[in-house]
Amino acid sequence: MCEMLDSVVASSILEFLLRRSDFSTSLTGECLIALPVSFPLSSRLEASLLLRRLSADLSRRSISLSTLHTLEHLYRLQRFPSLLPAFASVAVECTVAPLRRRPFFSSSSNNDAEFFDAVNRIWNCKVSDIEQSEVSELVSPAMREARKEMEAAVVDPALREELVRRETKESALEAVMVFVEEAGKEMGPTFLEAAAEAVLGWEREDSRALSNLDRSLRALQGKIKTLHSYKFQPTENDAEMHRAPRKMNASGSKVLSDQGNLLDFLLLVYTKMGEPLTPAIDISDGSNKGFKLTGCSSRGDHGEDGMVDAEQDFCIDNPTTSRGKGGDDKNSNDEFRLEHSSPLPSDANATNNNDETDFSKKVSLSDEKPRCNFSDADTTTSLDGFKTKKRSLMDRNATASTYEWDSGETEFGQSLHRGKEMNKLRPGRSGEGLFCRRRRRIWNPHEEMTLRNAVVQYGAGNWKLIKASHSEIFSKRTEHDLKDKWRNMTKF
DNA sequence: CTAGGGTTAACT
DNA sequence: AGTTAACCCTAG
Repeated sequence: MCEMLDSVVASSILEFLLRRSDFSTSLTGECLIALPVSFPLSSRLEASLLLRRLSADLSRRSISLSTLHTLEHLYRLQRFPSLLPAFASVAVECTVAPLRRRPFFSSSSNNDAEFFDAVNRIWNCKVSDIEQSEVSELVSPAMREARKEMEAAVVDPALREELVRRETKESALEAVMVFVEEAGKEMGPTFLEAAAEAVLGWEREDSRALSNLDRSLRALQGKIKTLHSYKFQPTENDAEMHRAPRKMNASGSKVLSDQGNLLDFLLLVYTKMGEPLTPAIDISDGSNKGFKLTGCSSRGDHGEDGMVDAEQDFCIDNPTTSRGKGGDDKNSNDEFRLEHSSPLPSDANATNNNDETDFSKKVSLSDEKPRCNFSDADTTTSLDGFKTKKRSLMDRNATASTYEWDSGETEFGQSLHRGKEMNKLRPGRSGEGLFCRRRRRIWNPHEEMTLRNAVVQYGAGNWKLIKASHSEIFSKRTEHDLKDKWRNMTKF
């Protein structure tokens, strides 16, 4: 009972977070992992996830096949009438986009080939599949019109030229934006908002009431970070650690239960609503609008596809580990504990350059072999002193890049290789430091999982974007590292 | 900025 | 000695 209630409460919170664009996507993703949401997700929560993904596409001004896919899944979950124009618009843009590309050494015939391929995949295969599925109405009259035009463009270069000039991307962005707004309305208020109105008589316009709710939720988000620290504590059993637990442990529950305001409020809601919600909330149709709350379960139906999709976005699958044993792994665990051991990690900028130093003070890394050729005492020697050592014939050439330093210990000297600018760009090196190879850091499961999800969300190749959108988690990784890691993860 | 090839260290 | 993950360099 209590567990079920936890799950319902967690779902309500998540739904609220997802529907509020002012809560960060990454943190909301963390919440999904940390909160005891039971799977399969409710269709409502799943729809909120997909809507959030569309919002992310909009904010990046990105229209891609993933957008189209998201729209289709959403429609399978809920028959939003306002989705149809967006679907058609996005399908057109996905088809026309290859024509606009002007790659370095690509002729227009390459673009044409990609266009033909897109027409085949989207308008031939995809649309046919949809027509034969239970969501055949997704192929609207507008879609049929567009299909004719796309097929005509395959044999008509002039029409292709015209399509390139048409602002299909703008239209698609606009259509998706309209849909996201409409969908928000069609889905009605989130459970928390509705419950607030119903139980406490809060008006949504009552800014004080809502800002209280906001404050509680923001505090909760902070606590969620702490929750993560509990979750990813290394355990004696390595396999145990790699299995991201879906249920929070006792400490986690305590953290949540400390969120008195919000949880008291939610409990009050559930206590008062042992039976279906009062008519003040439209609960008549749980699959579409409002909520159906019987007992403690507000879970609705779910589409299987959609669930898979939602998991891709905020995957909590078992992370695979590239290297599960040996000294390196221990090292990685220790580092991981550092990253999550402080109650509320400060922001990435504040911790980037110094936490490793702090770490070596706080946590004994006894089996970490020092790879720097100088002792600790050497690291405090003057520039001149350093240079003398560097020139030893026994030392390797600086350009061979064989020195590896623990960052934070190289506060001296100048780069013999590339200058400090380059080092500044590299996490885990000090800005003023000598050029040196960074200390080898084994990827921890959390990083791997984040990368996997980010690639699903943003696509492989958008390393800068991925790094930027998970700047805290990847604070010690360069875009390069992300690319290399992905290459390793996808080998064979 | 990214892809892809090269280098190095840490393993088996 | 061989293999591999992590790191580095550089062309486009």
